[in-house]
Amino acid sequence: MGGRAKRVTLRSVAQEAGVSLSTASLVFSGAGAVSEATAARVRAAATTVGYRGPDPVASSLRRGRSGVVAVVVEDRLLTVFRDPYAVSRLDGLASVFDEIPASMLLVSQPDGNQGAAATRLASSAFDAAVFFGCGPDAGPVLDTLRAKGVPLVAMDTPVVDDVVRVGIDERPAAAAAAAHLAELGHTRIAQVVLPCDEPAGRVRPAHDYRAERFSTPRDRMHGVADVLGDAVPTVAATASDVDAGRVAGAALLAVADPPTAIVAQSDMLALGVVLAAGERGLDVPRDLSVTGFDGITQSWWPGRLTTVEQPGAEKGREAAHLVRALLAGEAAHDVTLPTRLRVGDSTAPPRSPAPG
Amino acid sequence: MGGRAKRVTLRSVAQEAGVSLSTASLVFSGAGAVSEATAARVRAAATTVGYRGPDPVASSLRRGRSGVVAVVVEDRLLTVFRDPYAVSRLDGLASVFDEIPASMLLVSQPDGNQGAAATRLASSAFDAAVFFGCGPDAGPVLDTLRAKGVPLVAMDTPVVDDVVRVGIDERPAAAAAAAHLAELGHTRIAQVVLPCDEPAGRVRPAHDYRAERFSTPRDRMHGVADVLGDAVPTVAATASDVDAGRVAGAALLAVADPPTAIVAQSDMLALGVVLAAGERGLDVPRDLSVTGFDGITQSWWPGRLTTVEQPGAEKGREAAHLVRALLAGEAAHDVTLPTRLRVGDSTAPPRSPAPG
DNA sequence: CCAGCCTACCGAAACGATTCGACGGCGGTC
DNA sequence: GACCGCCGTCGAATCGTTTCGGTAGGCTGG
Repeated sequence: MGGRAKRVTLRSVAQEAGVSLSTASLVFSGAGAVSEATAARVRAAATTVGYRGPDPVASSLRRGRSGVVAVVVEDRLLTVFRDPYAVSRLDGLASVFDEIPASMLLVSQPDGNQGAAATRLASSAFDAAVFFGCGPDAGPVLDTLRAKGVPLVAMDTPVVDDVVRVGIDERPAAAAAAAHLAELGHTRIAQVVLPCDEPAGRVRPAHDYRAERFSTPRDRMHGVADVLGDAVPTVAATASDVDAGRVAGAALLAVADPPTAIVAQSDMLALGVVLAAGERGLDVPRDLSVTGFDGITQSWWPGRLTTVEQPGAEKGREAAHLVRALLAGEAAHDVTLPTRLRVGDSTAPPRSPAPG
Repeated sequence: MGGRAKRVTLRSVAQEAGVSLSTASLVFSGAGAVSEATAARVRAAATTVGYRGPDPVASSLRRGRSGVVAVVVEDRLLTVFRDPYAVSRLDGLASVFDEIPASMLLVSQPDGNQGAAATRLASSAFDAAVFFGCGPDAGPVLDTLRAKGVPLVAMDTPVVDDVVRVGIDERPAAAAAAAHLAELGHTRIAQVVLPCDEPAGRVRPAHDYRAERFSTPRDRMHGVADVLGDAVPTVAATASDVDAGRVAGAALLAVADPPTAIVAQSDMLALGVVLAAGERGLDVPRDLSVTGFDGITQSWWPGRLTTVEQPGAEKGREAAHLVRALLAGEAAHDVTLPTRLRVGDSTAPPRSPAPG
């Protein structure tokens, strides 16, 4: 301890064991024929001289593979992982990485600081990258990843040329939620959309929203517009969490002629809307119907949210499978996963204006 | 595209620019005197030949640093990140890593499979490691990390020789929560403890619990015992989330002479207990007082939990500072952060047995 | 006008492993 | 008994960069 001892290298082991460097290497890498006797001698020598195993860096340099896959998320971890849906995608990824096997380099972009993330990516070693995100201005990061020349997999992002992508059909999925409300008889419907490059908190008609670089909120808005028209009162959230949903819901419910139903673009937002309703003394679903998106399981709201289920963990696993295929040099094609409207306890027909 | 082109190396750039390899390197690493004219020529040559920048692997090999810090969590990501407190610690880490600068290699241990995690760690390149966890059987992982010979920082783990640690004084912190309930006049108090190597779901007196390898639940139980004795009815949770808390709370409330107060070892568990109370028609805090631990902010329970606040993000930041110090070759010492009992709306004096 | 210094650049030696081709010895086959 | 092939081992080249020590040349100061 103390003085930084020179690293014990494979050469010392070979010397100690009285074999050549290459033979010693064979013992550790497992590739190649080595007699059991020699192997044992080498292993013994390794413990004698205190060898810590092949240096991963040197090994990577020679093999041309680092065994690392970069996973790039679009915000700071605190924000990203507040939504259990994001966590489930990550968990799905991780579960397949274990098999590949690959390690996960987690890169976040706090404050949308893509520059810093891009710099770190440029100087990190990895064999492939997965990037998440409903569509941030991924420019710098994407450029860096492209420059690396490694296989790329995108998840829930805008379509990008020559990047394999896993996602869902956002538009019809969102339309299904809107259609469900319309069928129940609702006519005054509003919506809460995921964070995008639109000012949050203000209620404006949907057609005022561009959300150019944010395909997920945009496509889902289009889905809603397909059913309900593009004048739906809409508010953008600041994050995909309960609190942001509550704020957005409060804004929507504070207008003169409040909606009888609200479409939220994530379950976390929807749950926030449910809270906002409660704060105004409204009961869900009696006074207000709410739909979510994602299909997370949560335990504190006594009911089950009516929501558009999408398989989060499976999305992660699919993305990881794409990574594996690309690393193996196989062709990989976009994957579109199915979604399903799950009707729960948060939607009902609107209350009749007058009884009788 | 298609055929795997040979990597463009710094040598080609140097050749193209008509300078030596070493000069070209100087241009990219920034260290050393290069005239602006030459530098420009080299950069131009780089774009001409399509150089993608210095290979991080080769660079790491030569420099002896990879710029990566491994972060080892004790379970699968889905489980770990369900508790916002864990996420805040990770976020704290990440925020300082950005400054170091370092990238984060996230290593999970699904199903407590330390073997797989250890293997992956052994073959991954990193300069230091941080490991979390209330005290899993970290044996294999810890051995691997030790064998690597890199600086280690532990967070909320049992004390380990020669590993720098950041944590809190668990025992008095837990005692404070128990004392608060005692002062309010509660006598029938039960507790929910974090997952450990004890069978979950069964109610037994605290002195039946050993939790040998899990220091956090153990130390907190001791803290409670310091105030209330060691016969407190206790149940272990299966995870630190709302659902596990609800199950545990239900078990504690189902006994013949149910408690009037419950100490939970995390806020997520406490919130689950609140739900369990609601399901039995009990009001918190009128019929049941509940204390948590951590001090997370959540928005769906209308009140504020009485809890022991501990600074999660700061813990992460402190750990990262230790990493930075160790990487710089400086000495680093254990850090113990302060905690504070925050009295909220989930505790009150017990209801008088008979009114009047 | 010369000694000496600083700047800009270069050559070569690492960093620590993997892997390809070659080589000697051994057993099996005709 | 000669030949063929295989198994175990070795030498040497290589992965792509950084960095140390040295050298040429221009500039300054005496």
